[in-house]
Amino acid sequence: MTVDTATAQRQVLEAADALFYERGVQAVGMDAIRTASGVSLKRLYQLFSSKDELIEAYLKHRDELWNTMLAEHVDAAGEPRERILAAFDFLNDWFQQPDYRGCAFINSFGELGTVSPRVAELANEHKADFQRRLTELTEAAGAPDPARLAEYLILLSEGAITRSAISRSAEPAERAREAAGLLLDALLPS
Amino acid sequence: MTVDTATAQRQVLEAADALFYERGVQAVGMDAIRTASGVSLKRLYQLFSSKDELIEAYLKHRDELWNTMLAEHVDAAGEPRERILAAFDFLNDWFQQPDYRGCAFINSFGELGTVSPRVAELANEHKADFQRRLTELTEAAGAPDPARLAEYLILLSEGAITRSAISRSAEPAERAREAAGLLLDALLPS
DNA sequence: CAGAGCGGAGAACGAGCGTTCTCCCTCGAT
DNA sequence: ATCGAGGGAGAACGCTCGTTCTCCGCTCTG
Repeated sequence: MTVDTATAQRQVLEAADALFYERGVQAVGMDAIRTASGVSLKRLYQLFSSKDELIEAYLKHRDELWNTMLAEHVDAAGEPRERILAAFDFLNDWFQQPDYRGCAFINSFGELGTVSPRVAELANEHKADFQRRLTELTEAAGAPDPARLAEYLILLSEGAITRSAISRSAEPAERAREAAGLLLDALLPS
Repeated sequence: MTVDTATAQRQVLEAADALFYERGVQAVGMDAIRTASGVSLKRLYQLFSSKDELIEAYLKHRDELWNTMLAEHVDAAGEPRERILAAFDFLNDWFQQPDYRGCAFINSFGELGTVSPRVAELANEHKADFQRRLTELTEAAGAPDPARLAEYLILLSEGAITRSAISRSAEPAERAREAAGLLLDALLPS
């Protein structure tokens, strides 16, 4: 059964995404992706010319998904302060997923950061993007120093992401939300 | 030139520590450790009967070093509040090191967490130990809810650790310290 | 001095990796 | 009906890995 290029590409990417995220990029062979996606090895290499390219596509895919889900949570909230806290509700939802394994970018960076400048760059861009979005929210909430407050909130988020992965509990999201609330109380004009 | 067992063990562990931390545990082969430590492959396998065992020794070694350095910073401070903030000064010092690459436990967990229960366990213990130490400090400072405050501080620490690694900057330590100060202001009795 | 045992250097082994190649079947155009 | 392009299955290639084995020279005891 042959399918068109776009469909095959999506199948491969979805299989790679699940495997890379679960086991780490180095531990997953191209053959495992081939088996999971049901595509022949020849076709796989037509769609993605190397494993490095597939890793890059995987990270870009994660980035898009993450931004979409974050935006959905934020846009569902109304007041500026609630929009900021919605980011932590998003984390809470994310941590609940049974296959939650931390941040794909942090994990990939830990594996390949020294040896793959591209992965290091993508991780850095992903986090910088998050910082930009948070800064927009703190600006909208009238923070006197939006960038600084956003950085505080990022630290809480990143901490919750790794801590939740290692302790296998979604609780850090709630604690991070509480701490964020305290910081907003201290730094937002009442 | 033959050396006694304890010395050889230390040499191997130091070589493994440097290589594992820099490149990740999976990317480093036993042969690279053998070359770096100057020990024969036969002897290496007498000292550590498998790579898994060496990885475990590496993580335990990192844990000891980390606890020692943290304790030194904390003990150099006087007042309870200063002792808490000293943890963030420790992070700042750590991040300055040119070979800083994030937390060995987070990185190893990202690489092997799904496949090696032992690594997952060691990472979890390491973080739980940090939590215990921080809770002692928040108790001594008279926090009404020491465990909760300690959790907030851990989130800031973990966030600073990963953010500093990815952005290649020590600045997150300073921001984390500032945010910690705000939380202490809000939650410690004046 | 003879012989036994230990350690060093590195070859060897079986497995798995990323990537390419071969073979064969299918299918559409002439 | 015939030819040819393209894709599927998977063998093959060259490499690296973790681990074991072989060989050889050294040293310590009688």
